[in-house]
Amino acid sequence: LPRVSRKARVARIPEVVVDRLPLYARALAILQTEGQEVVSSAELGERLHVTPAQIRKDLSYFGRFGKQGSGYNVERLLEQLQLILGLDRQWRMALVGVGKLGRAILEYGGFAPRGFVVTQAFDVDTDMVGQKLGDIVVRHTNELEEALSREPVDIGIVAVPASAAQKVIDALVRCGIKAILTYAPIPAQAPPDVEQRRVDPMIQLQRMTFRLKDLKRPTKPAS
Amino acid sequence: LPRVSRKARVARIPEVVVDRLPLYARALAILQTEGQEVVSSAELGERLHVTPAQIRKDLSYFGRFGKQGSGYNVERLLEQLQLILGLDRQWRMALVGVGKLGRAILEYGGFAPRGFVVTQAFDVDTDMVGQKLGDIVVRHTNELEEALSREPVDIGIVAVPASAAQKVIDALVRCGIKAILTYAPIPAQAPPDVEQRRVDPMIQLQRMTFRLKDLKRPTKPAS
DNA sequence: ATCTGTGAATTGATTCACAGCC
DNA sequence: GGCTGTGAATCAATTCACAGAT
Repeated sequence: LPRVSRKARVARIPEVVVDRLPLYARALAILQTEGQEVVSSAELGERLHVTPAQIRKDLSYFGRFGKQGSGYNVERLLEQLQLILGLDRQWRMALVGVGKLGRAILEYGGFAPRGFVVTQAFDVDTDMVGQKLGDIVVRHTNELEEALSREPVDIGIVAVPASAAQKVIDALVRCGIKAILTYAPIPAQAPPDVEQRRVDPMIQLQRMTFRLKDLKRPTKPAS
Repeated sequence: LPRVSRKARVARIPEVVVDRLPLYARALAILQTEGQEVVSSAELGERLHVTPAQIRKDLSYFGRFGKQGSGYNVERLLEQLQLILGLDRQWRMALVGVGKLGRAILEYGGFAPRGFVVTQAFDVDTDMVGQKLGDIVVRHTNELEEALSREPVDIGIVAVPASAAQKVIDALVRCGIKAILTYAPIPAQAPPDVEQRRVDPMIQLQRMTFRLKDLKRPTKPAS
């Protein structure tokens, strides 16, 4: 008799599916604060602009969380997703680059309550090195490898100018970091087992103007 | 004889293709500053972690920009992509939410040199209203519709708390805005012709922990 | 009556592979 | 010899549609 999960075949899970899971988790968290106990794939989908079938299929890769006739228990599904995503523990992060952007990240209060804690910060600017931001002291970037071997982290955050990003990421890779959140405009070279995710509002803006340009041509009438 | 572009069939362009164009443009801009004049799809692809065939096919939706035997002229291809993406003009943006995040966006120097200019800013905090940030004066959010009808913008930036995002986006939609860059964790309800792009580092982090959790289990040995 | 879970069908995206050109 | 541009082939993702559960 089977001890393992119902899902005997450990189907390879498509990347796009994993991309959507955090979104589902967020929506469920919101529903929970609103006091809703049960949600159907149709309702969840409407909120997220995702088809109900998509949601059901996505979830089916991981188990059977719903109940026919009613839908999904919000609290239970949220718990399951958090488990699947590994959000049931703390993740330590090292921030490299404590310029305006880096400080905004440090001061942003949204990471810690969700289990993502910046435990170390680095910069090359000697004016910043030694300063205390929150409760961590900024160290020089060339101490990064030593510092991380002493006190390892799970994730690196790269908030340095584009020209410096590759070197920083090389150093993080040497420290064995496998996940990097980078604000650099271009992905750096890195081994395939190192996952880089970029945050880049400019790319999003440029993506939107592709459609806008046909939509609202007449800012200046053609000459 | 044809006056129109070589590409007679105006093939529908897949969304994923448009997603990649800004990335190509960025890489080309970098190559240009490095003084490189010609680039092959293979080299570009290596830098961006995209296959050469993919790049060639993506570009082929818009024209024939390369030269057999050598590759693409960096400057020319960059110009073409900027034209395709509508980056050959200025785009005006209204920022809603001038908290820590909003101010970081305003102070961020990266938008303006690329043709994206914040021309108006709004907040509900009466302490912020009236303050001058850079060269724009913060107005109260309930003046948004009047202000935007007087002085329209192309893009809205939403940097308000999640709970306020829907109302703000409703107002932007009423003003005829068709493109919204939002820092809210969940897409808001909006008509299908309004494009919302989200910037959300938390979602990226949660995406990465999905793989990390299997990779580096032993932070705490199991009890 | 309602809504899930899921194979099958469909639609969409990527890669192959090669003709054509430099 | 090297590299583009592109139909054809392959691979992947989404949607359909319905059996089965409550």
